[in-house]
Amino acid sequence: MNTNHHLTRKQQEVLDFLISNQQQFIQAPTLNELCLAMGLKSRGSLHKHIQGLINAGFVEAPNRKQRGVRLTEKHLQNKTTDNELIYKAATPFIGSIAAGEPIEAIDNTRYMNIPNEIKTDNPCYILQIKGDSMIEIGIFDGDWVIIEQRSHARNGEIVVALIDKTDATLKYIEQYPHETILIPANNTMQAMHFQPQQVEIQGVLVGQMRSYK
Amino acid sequence: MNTNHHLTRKQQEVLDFLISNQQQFIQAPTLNELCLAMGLKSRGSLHKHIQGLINAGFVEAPNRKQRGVRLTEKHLQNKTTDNELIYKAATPFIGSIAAGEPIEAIDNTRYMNIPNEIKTDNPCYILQIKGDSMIEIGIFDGDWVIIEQRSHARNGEIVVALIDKTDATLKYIEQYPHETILIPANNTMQAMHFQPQQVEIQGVLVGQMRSYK
DNA sequence: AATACTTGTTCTCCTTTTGTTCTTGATCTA
DNA sequence: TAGATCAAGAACAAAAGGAGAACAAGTATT
Repeated sequence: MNTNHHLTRKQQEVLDFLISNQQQFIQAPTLNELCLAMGLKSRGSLHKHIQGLINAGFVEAPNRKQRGVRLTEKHLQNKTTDNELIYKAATPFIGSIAAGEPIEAIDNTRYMNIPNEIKTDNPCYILQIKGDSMIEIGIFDGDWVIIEQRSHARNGEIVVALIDKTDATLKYIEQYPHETILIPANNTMQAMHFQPQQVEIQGVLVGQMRSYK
Repeated sequence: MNTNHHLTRKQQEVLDFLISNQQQFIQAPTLNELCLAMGLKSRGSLHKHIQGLINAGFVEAPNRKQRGVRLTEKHLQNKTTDNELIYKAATPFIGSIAAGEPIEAIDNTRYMNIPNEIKTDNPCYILQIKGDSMIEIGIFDGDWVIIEQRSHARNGEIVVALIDKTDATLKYIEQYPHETILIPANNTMQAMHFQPQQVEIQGVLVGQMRSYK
């Protein structure tokens, strides 16, 4: 076991992912599960990186016996720098949402690793925004939003609302006994009024991301 | 390894850059990344300087492997910094930035795990925004921005600019032979004109995040 | 017990990235 | 002038990484 062995970038990334997500996995993840969570398509490719971590002593060698990728004690050394907990929870990227259209689900679900700062401890998912209906609060076309999965919300919260079981949209919500109002953050658009039973809450906005690449 | 080996001016400059910026590099930088961060265009040229540092014993010899430029322990002789070798797969959160104020460094650096979608493959760091100078492109007070570490930018890019070595700000940049203009995205604010040598580029905007918690 | 599926493992083929070397030309210096 | 330093870019071999096929041992299902 070469102590001066340096991990490649991908090996380091896999190791970090394992360390940060060990709480997420009830059992040690299989190669397939890891592929899915990390966005890889080939089990064989991932295996090469795991093999590198085994050689470096960070991962137990399964030897065809036990299933799943298990960290050894050594990974604690790797943690030298960050005494804080880095919880890199993989959050599913569901699809895109536009005013007046149902959520287009992404065919094969991807996962993103987002920081705790822009999510909650409850289950969250990610949508990509199409349209400008929330432009005044800084949510632009193409932005990603992080949604906490919930079926109820308080007045004034920003929610993903499913209207008549067909159209999904991101809006401010106001709920009264006899009507539910969905309010855009764009003064060129109108608030929409519905019967309470027409509107189903699918989650509440907790975070937002944008790429300038 | 010749200890009396004297470094050329450029070699010393590269070494200083590596030492003072090692915390910015999550993983040991490749030659290309170093070129980008230092404003060089030729990997081959940089390689010669790195070779000099390898001969002088300041940098590990990669020996054809692709493992990036790593400092040896010897560089500690060169400078006495409170050093801890920080290599981690997270993006450092440096501090906050406001129009007209220097970057307030966070005392104990935190790290965030951000998705690849809102960063680049080059070294990045995170700042928190104070103020409304970029409000029209959806960057609000309190938002986090992801900055790719670079010292050069193209006209029209959004950069972290250090003015007169004291004030840091996030603005559009326009560079001309005799002046550098920093332009806010807020029509209640004015563009600022400087001598080129007054303005030092510290990075380029590549991503943004916001919490609604 | 027989069958189908999963999982770790190995393999080949492919693309991109990276370290390295060389050549050319510019700039600075003794 | 000659020598050193440096930038830029072309070219190349090796490394890194990814996709997918194939296989054997283990597990699940019938």
